[in-house]
Amino acid sequence: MDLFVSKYINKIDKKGRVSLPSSFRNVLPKANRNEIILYKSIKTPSIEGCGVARLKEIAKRINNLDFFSEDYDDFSTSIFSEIITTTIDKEGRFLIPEELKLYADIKTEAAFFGQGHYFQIWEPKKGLNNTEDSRRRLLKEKKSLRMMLTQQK
Amino acid sequence: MDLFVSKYINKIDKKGRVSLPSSFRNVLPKANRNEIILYKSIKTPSIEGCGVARLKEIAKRINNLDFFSEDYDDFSTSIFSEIITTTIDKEGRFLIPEELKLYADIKTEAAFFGQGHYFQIWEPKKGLNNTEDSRRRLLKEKKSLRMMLTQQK
DNA sequence: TGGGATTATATGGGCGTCAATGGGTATATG
DNA sequence: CATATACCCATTGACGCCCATATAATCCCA
Repeated sequence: MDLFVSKYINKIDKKGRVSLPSSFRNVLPKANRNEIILYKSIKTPSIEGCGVARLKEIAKRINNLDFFSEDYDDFSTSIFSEIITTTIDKEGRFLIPEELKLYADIKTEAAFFGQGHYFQIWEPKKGLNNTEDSRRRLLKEKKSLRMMLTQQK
Repeated sequence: MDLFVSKYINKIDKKGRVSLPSSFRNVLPKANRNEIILYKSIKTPSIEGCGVARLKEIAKRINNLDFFSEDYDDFSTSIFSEIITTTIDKEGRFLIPEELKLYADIKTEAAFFGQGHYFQIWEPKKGLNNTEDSRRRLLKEKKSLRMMLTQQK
């Protein structure tokens, strides 16, 4: 499977290391399986992460925004200047930069949420609450989650 | 037959393994016959499952949403982080994740219900009751529908 | 067509491997 | 030299892979 799916809660040890879930590691391209990209989520107090390839996709999407809009600057500043690359050790662990940990209020545990082509890292309780809220919003708006899941092409 | 049909009740062994019914296994594409995706049913206390091919469909559909919209985030959170992939061993068995077992109140036995393009996994008694209820609702509807159609003033 | 043989399915259990985690030590970098 | 981080090794528990058995289904041939 070449998508980030499911959720995992892993511990952060004394040295600040945390395991990237095995299934997430397998999504990373074999060439660059020892590094990931991290940045602050724009909309939520969480960290987003992905492999290098995803970065180009984001760049493209931002590029499609109106160049003179305020959004353009805001997005490109918020994203590109904040991106941090991190290396993954042989056991599959990495260090979450202090700044990002503060931003997401992460201390002793990190919750990893698959988001398809990328993933999010949350303080566990906040992450679970966020999932709840998302689902509630979708159901309330009667957006057809079911269709999304079961619809035939 | 490339549809999930009929119902089966299988045992969960000490290790938590349960056989995916043979006829269900045959519905899975030969390429990815060793893994399925599972997620909580939206409307019922049951688990829904299908092959991984569908997941890629979903990913594509979500990716077509406006990248910066709230829906994009809600869908990708509600779907990707809630989906669990699980591998099927050579004997055709798989593990039902603890969280899903709790959600569906499944302990020692799992009832599989074909639903066409996907299937449901129930705690046996609840599953059978659900079938009853469905049938009753359907008959009631039919009856009132017929009345409506044939009733003469 | 009957009966034995072969195959498939559901189920049980042993054991090696891997993932997550912990910690010691070398190395780097300011 | 002090702190941070990469590398190495160890531990534990979960899971995958393999082999075994029972029962059912199918087949095949006399």
